[in-house]
Amino acid sequence: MAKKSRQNARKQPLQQRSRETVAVILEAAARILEERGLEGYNTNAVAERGGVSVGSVYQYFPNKDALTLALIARFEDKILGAAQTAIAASEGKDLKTSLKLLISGLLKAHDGRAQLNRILETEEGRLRAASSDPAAVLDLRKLVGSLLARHAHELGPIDAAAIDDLIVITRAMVDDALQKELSQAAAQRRILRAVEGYLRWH
Amino acid sequence: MAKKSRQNARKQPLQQRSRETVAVILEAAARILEERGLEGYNTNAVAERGGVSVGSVYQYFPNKDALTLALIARFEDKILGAAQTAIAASEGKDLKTSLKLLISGLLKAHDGRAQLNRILETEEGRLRAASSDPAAVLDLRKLVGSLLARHAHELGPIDAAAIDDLIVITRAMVDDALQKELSQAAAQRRILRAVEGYLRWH
Amino acid sequence: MAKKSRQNARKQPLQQRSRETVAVILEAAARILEERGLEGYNTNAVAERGGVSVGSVYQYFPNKDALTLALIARFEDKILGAAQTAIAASEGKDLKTSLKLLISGLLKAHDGRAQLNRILETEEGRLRAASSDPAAVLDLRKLVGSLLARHAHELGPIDAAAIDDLIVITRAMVDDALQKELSQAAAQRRILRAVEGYLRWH
Amino acid sequence: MAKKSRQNARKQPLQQRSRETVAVILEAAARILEERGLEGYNTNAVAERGGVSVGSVYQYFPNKDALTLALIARFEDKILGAAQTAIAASEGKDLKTSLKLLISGLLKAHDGRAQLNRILETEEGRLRAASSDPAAVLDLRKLVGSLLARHAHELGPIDAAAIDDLIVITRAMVDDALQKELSQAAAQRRILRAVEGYLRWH
DNA sequence: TATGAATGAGAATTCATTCAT
DNA sequence: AATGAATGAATTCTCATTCAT
Repeated sequence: MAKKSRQNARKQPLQQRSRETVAVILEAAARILEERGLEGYNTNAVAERGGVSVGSVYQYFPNKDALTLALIARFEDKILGAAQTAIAASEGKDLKTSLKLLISGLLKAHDGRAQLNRILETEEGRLRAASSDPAAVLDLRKLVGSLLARHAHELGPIDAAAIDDLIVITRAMVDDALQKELSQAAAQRRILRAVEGYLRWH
Repeated sequence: MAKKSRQNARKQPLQQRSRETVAVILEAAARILEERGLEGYNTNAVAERGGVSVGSVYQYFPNKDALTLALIARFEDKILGAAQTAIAASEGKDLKTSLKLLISGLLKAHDGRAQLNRILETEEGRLRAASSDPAAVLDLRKLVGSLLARHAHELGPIDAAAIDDLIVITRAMVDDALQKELSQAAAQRRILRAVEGYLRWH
Repeated sequence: MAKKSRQNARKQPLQQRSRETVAVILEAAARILEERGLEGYNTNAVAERGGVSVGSVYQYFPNKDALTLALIARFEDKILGAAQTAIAASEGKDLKTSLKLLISGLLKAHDGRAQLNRILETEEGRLRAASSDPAAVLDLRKLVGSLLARHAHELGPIDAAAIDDLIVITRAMVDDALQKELSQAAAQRRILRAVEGYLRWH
Repeated sequence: MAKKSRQNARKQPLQQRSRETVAVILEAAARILEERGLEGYNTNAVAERGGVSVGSVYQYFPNKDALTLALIARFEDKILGAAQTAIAASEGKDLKTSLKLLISGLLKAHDGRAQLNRILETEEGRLRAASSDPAAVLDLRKLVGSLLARHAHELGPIDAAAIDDLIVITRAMVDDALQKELSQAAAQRRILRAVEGYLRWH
């Protein structure tokens, strides 16, 4: 899974206890962000919610942004993992089936945390500017590329730009579907239509 | 710009001046948001940038959110206007041409303020929650619906959900294109492909 | 009096009220520093002591160091003023009398705020590093140089290094005298001995 | 100075290690203070720099001030040692030579740690207030007194106040010389002039 | 003894908003 | 209406110190 540069970690959690604390903090941060949005998201609230002291937050994250970045990394790992699993599972399947698997995997990976993920995507832009992290989009691109390559005979050549477009479209539609609380089935149908349409049209 | 005709000699100057102040404040807010992002966006900075006092900002906007909301409204008006113009101009044209006109209109309406629009779209979500404003998406839906209705014979029935999807897709791709600083032509081509694909694919 | 570069002032106090607030803040800062030393010196305490809000402190000083720097500037102006007065008054007097005047002027300028001045001198070192202010020592050097020049015939040539030494010696002895709460007379006698000794020895 | 004699064969190895740890901590504290000044000086940093845990620091020093005080004691011992050596070596020499020896000894004792010594002198004031330690100045006074007593015939009676003044002057000039990075020779010449001047002037 | 994770009071700073002028 | 000084709650972050292991 995407190795995240640890430039942002103040201290590697070496011991068992530390690792647990880090997990607790991350989960608390996620919940605060979900429940109160960006405005209600502050380190004191996170600490309190996690049942630890502010000091502990700063023991593992040099500042608030680093905490957010860690949340983003966790989220991206999850998305990437879902994509990877779906693509592995679609080995040998036809294009439509493969896309269905991928879309439903992504939907599930987002599910239950629609609000959170939206916020993280928003923050990503601002935070990537400062950090030098290459971003997980690169990996996602590669994964989608490899999936499509399997069907090159029926799709013709796929350029990098098209893959980017597909990612952008899917991301936006997944977010929208979750926000509108569409059923998995409905969401999948609509996203599939957009993706297939994009791919098969010319 | 246009000299306003002076009937109402008495009050006109005052109201005139008020309107100008509001415009100045809005533009200052827009610039601050563009240049410094959400974190650098605060009423004191807006006032200073606009060359007015904070007090004046609060004279016209009850609070910061109201100011942001006014900015959003201004932005939506612009988008809506562009859509309206494009749709009027595409009267009698074929579908592809009509879509091209619409897309290029939207791209132009966004251009030069990519960063700003991004932020406003993000803030919209948060602010709509509180406010009861029905949002301009409704109007955009209607406009797009009327455009597509003209081509119902070749497209078959278009449901509301599809229109929503098209709006979501276009919005996301326009933002992405501006962020990546794609040329108008390239952006248009890719968005058109997505939109036409969506519409024509079963 | 030494014009201080205003790079550090966040806002020029234009109105009467502002100027008063600035004065109040500076005096509060001075008192806190005197009473509680560097460790008890914090912006909240200063604000409270001055009967203003923390916000007001930051309205006029971009940060705590700037406040301290302003205090240092005020202190240096006082010292410089005392030196200037003493030197003007010693016009035409003999060397011993002139030195007495200068020393007693400096002692008086320090008096009542021994603790404060010591702290400010300490902080000066740290703060000068960051700021680019040329420091008032320069001016003090010039003043002392002009005093000594009047007596060049009996003293022989005075180099810049000697003036620096005299300043260092005097400063240290004044601080020491105040700390030990020596009488003005005793302090003056001892400092005079050191200064005259330095000057007349070889 | 005061070295506690410990014969207790049993515990020796342990005590040996303890003494080493204390030394390591003190040296780490010194380095932090030198490199980062008072603001960068904190127990966690000291522990890390010394390669021990914070817990260990608190094992040997009840609190931060005690650590600083130990550093001050170490510094004073060094100064006192240098003075002692110089005075012993000047046995039978003339006054000027004796003073030269003393001054150069003090300069050497300070050298390389100018910044550190400055800070320690500053902190001394604050910390003496709380602690009841009689301070090493007393010893220094005695040493200097014994040196001068040897030359009573040419100097006349020397009172305690004069000795204090000499110490104050020398201390200030040594600090200044190190800060300005004067050469040993230049520093010595200037300090000698001040000291001799003070002594020989009436 | 040693370790280092955890604590939390405390300090600096910001900024939406008010209100006397 | 406009001004801008003043407010102070809220937020980020630090660091001396403790204590379970």
